[in-house]
Amino acid sequence: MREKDTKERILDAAERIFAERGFAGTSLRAVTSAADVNLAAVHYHFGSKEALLQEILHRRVAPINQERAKRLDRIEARAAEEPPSVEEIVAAFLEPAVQLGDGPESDGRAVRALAARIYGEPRELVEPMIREEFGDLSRRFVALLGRARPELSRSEIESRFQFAVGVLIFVIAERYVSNLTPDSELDLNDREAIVRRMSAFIVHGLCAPPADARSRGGS
Amino acid sequence: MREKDTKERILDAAERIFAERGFAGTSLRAVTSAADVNLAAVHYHFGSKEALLQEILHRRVAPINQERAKRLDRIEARAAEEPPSVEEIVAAFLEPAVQLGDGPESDGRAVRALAARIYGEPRELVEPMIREEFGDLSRRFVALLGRARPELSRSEIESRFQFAVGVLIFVIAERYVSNLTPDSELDLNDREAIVRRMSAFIVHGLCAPPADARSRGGS
DNA sequence: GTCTATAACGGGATAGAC
DNA sequence: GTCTATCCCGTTATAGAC
Repeated sequence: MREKDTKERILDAAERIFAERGFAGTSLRAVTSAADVNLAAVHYHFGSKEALLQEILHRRVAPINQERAKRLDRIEARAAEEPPSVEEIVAAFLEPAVQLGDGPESDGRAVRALAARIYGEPRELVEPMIREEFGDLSRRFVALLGRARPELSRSEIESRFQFAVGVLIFVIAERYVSNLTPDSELDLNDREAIVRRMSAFIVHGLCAPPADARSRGGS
Repeated sequence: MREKDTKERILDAAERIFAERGFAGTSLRAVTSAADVNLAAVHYHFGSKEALLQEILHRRVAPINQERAKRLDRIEARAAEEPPSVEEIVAAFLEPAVQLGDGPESDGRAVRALAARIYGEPRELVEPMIREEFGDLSRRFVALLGRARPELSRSEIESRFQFAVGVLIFVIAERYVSNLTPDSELDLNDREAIVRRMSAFIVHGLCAPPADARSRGGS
């Protein structure tokens, strides 16, 4: 097995340590010593700590968002004729996401923890990255959900989509609150089960009758 | 208006800065200079940065958990006769939470951001705090939800409760993903609306039919 | 209880040799 | 592309005067 090059070793180590300790809690020195490279290498290859984070995020998120986009293409194509199904939209949102970090060369758990942890970092650091990575897709999801549930205002659709994001992030982060059952039978190892459970919850949440006093048309 | 004492000024300033920058991203110097106290004062009054965080969290979370406990008392008392209502349980969970940080002497937005941010901090830092603050209550919520929805396994009830926590945390954090509508009409200023929306979503999610192949009795 | 001063250490970034 | 060495600044924590 050929040895990985410096840049990749930095990415792998940084991904893991950022996931464990957060952005501010991670020192480049910890990264470079774990990656067994020189401190200066990270500045040579990435320019700054912040740019390193951005590249780590993009490397892992891009593939799953491509898969989401492919599924949305298909759903949108059919949406011209019949309203799309909420189940299918939710599946397009969840299923690629739980595969985040899969692959032989990747510590899936670290990748997922990092992706979720991002949402806890300071706004000015991550808002541009999140917008960059997820902005277009989010708009497409909301548009499709609006077609699937025309009785909901645009604003309420957006809220519910954000709730779904909250569910997914929380699950991905494996930040279960206070381990209720010590040997909780459900961790992310059983992907299918967790997706089934999330999907049931989210689909039914999205299909709830409007919570607002009727203000149709939304926006 | 009498001036606040040193300890309280530290708590207020630290709360705000922890909320903005996270634990590792906050320096005690930033705190003490914002609070206009001496650096050494924080060690005198709290002992360490970590103990300061714990005290900040407890100061704000304790009142809302007392309110939750009171509501659970009432629901549990009636649960001997008839199964409790999911709506009521969810209300007991959500309504006190969105009041987090209310009160004249408190920057509600900062308090809520901090409470949510906690979940992104390193495990070893916050897991004891979360367990301490929320462990007992979580078990009571799950037990009541299990009585309200006996067709669900214990494990599935726990998952769904965690999903509800995810929704709440995400809303409280005001970390909406990629501001879909720039002038999103819904921020936390309209508490009643946000609770109505969360409640509709969560109640319907909790009431979804079992996602697992029937494995009754759970646990 | 509050201050100054300092210990003891770690941070990101960069210049310049190789 | 990779290294060493260093700049320059910030970190928590504590000792000890007042």
